[in-house]
Amino acid sequence: MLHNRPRDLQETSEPNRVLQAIRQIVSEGLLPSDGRLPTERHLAAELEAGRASVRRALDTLEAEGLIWRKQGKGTFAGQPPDPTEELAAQIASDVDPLSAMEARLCIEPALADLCARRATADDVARLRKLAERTHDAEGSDSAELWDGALHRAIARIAGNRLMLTAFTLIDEVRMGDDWQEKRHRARTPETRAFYDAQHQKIIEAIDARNGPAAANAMRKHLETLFDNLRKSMEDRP
Amino acid sequence: MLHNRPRDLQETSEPNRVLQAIRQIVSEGLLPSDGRLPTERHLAAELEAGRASVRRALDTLEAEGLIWRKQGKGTFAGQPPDPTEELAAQIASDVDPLSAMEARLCIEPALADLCARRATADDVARLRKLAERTHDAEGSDSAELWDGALHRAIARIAGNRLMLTAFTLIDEVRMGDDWQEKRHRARTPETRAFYDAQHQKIIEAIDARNGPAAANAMRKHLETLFDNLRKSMEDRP
DNA sequence: GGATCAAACCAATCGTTCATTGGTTTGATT
DNA sequence: AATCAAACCAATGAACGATTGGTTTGATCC
Repeated sequence: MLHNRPRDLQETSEPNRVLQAIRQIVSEGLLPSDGRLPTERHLAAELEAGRASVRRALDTLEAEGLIWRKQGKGTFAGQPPDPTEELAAQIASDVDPLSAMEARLCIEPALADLCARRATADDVARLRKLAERTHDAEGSDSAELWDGALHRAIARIAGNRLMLTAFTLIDEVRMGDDWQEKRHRARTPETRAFYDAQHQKIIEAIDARNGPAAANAMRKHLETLFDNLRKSMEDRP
Repeated sequence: MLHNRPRDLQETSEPNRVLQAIRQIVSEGLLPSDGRLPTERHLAAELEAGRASVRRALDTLEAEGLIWRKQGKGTFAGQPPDPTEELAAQIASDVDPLSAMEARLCIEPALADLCARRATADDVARLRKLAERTHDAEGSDSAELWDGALHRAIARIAGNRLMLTAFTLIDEVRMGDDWQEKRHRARTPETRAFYDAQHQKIIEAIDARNGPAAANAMRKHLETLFDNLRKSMEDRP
């Protein structure tokens, strides 16, 4: 119990002690993959504090934007999920890979165009870093993730909320279903080198603030992806 | 049972008899407020037919777009609901008219392209009718509505669920906010004649199955809208 | 008196279970 | 060949209980 603890350990107030403890849990990577924190009751028992104290500490962390809470669900690290994801999950079931690719082919060149017109020097530097990570990635899985991050960054830099939502929609559908494995097969060492070169061209066009060129480079890149996906589906449908 | 029915009442085949009966149920207002039809098993018993016959009739009605079905849920009159509206309402607040217009300029030409590649003769006929209605509309309000219907029809004919969702998102945002009045001002008798001519060009390109031309015509049309909107905002911001 | 805690209750959510419903196959009947 | 009846599959929804954050109350300890 708190009251039995020696005086010299009680310099800092009770809420601060709990707050720092939880802050440490959040900042360190001690959480499950979904970012879920222990329940308030569990934290209280663990930290030998009352639930009210734990809640006050969580209030602070929530105000700082480090966690978010939802009644009946739990407490999670990071920011609350975007409502776009729910919509994506709902329509993901009746969208096939080819039509998702078709939609990308419509939207992403336009995003690259906008991106070229609005990117700052910092933005371009960030894109270069992401392309580098995609290039250096060890496994095919890892390359896939960095590639996704690159495309997402371009969409974000484009700076149009509606277009970003549309992109997120497609991206969520693309990530969360059963044809991951097909794309996986479509990514061989040769294609990866090809993709890297195409990424370079896209970023160069963006760096030159040449919107149409960026759109074209993106379109070619996606067409390559499209072709490879189709081939791998024909091989083993 | 069917087999006990007198010969002279059996002129029409069994599936047609069931189809007409169900069609009547749907077209009359005999359904609950949610548009739910009786279950297939119930209909089969009611119409003294087998479930397979009922299903064939429902297949026809579904192909005609009069009903939609969902496994585990039921059969309903009309078109399947679109969950996009909620998301649109959520993000509508932080989207300004110009960026919505920008998003249209990215997406709708692509939709026109797809539409040109997939439209049937019936589709084109429907588009012509809508353009005519837009032309003949009396008030500026009415013209606005028919114009929206035309653009929506093109998006639907394009036949890509994700792109349709993206379009619906923009459309909902466009409809449901405070700058309706600005667009209203931007629609004068002169501009209306201009818009009609542009609609014609779009539909002609679609009818000729010329995707790029349709995309171009749509892009020009939207740029005109864009310019007029900008002007009317400069006049009275 | 202020701070803390324990307990109890409310409300939202999730997992489970079970009935319902469309989707599909099979074999019998006419 | 067409139709039907039956059985099964898969997805959905309603109902229930357990869990979790949100809130209140009264006791306890400085």
